[in-house]
Amino acid sequence: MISAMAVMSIIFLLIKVVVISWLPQEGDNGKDDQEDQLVVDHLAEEEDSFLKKGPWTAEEDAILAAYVTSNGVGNWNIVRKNTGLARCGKSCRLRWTNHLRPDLKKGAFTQEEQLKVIQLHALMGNKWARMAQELPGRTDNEIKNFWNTRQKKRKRAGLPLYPEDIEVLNVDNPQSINQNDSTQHANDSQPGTSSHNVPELVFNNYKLVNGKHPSCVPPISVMPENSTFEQQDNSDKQVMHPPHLQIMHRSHEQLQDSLPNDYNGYLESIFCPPPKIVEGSDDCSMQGESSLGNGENLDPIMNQDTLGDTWKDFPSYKSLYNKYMIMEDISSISDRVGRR
DNA sequence: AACCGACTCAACCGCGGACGA
DNA sequence: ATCGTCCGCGGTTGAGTCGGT
Repeated sequence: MISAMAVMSIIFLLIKVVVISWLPQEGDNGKDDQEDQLVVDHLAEEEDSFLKKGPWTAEEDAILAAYVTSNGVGNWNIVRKNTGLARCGKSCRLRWTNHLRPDLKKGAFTQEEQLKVIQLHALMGNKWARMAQELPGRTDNEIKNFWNTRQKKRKRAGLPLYPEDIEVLNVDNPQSINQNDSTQHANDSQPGTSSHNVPELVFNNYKLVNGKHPSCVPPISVMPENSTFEQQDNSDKQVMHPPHLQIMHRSHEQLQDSLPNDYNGYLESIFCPPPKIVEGSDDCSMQGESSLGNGENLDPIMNQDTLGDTWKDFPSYKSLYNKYMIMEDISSISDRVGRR
């Protein structure tokens, strides 16, 4: 296979040399510029037809990987010339970045990754390459495929693209995010500025616990009247706390600067979400993790939707939970994006 | 077993931005 | 300022696979 390709390369080069030598030299008044251009175009076509398309073979992979490993990335057209690969530079770059890079993760997206993609899409729209920067080991292509598949599924199921109440995220444009049509994204109209339109709140203390599903949301009873969550139906404010309410005390010194004073109240206590909570436990993170499984390949939104009866007596908690789980991670992401 | 539709994923294509001549 | 080249991005396509009938 390799030798065949090498032979083809040599044949092509010979043809090229012959044709170039046939080209009129400077000062040759026998041919005009138009004819010259036709020959050049013909050469380009010849070259294109010589280039291989379609799936990469293991041999091609080996050649490309060896070359990039020793010479580094970049100059993809040079790669083709130096290796004899019958692939255009673009194809080489794509193959390397999407499949041969040593730092690539393989396999299905984890639950955390899926959640992150959803959050990032809510934040920045179809900016797959930017999203890939936030998901180490994942390529823009993978993320794009994941999202398109998810979008199709949810459309068919009649579900919104984003979790309910996600519009709270976009303070400047609160009604624009949760569209079923992904092309109508909140931030698509203002590319480049999207990352700065997300909430200013920074919930650094409430990042995913051990990279797992966020497990805590503030109890309504301590929600400040004028908080972001004020959009809640007022009737919800009188609901009873779930029996598994957990009171936890956490250091929130880092939050003091980024939150309004009236948030201090609810920062004092947070509780774990309803699903499968072991009553009396004081380890919130373990509960969140156990309730959703570890490493299960589930759509986090579908999964939440199917938590079912555990939420039914506490609708406002579910709503808050959805808001909170989106907010806490996006805030950290937007923080980083904003610094770029 | 055969067929068919849904799904996944790798790869291609076209476009636009960056950059140097 | 213009042009050509290279590179990266996002959209799209098509082959292969899977699951249901």
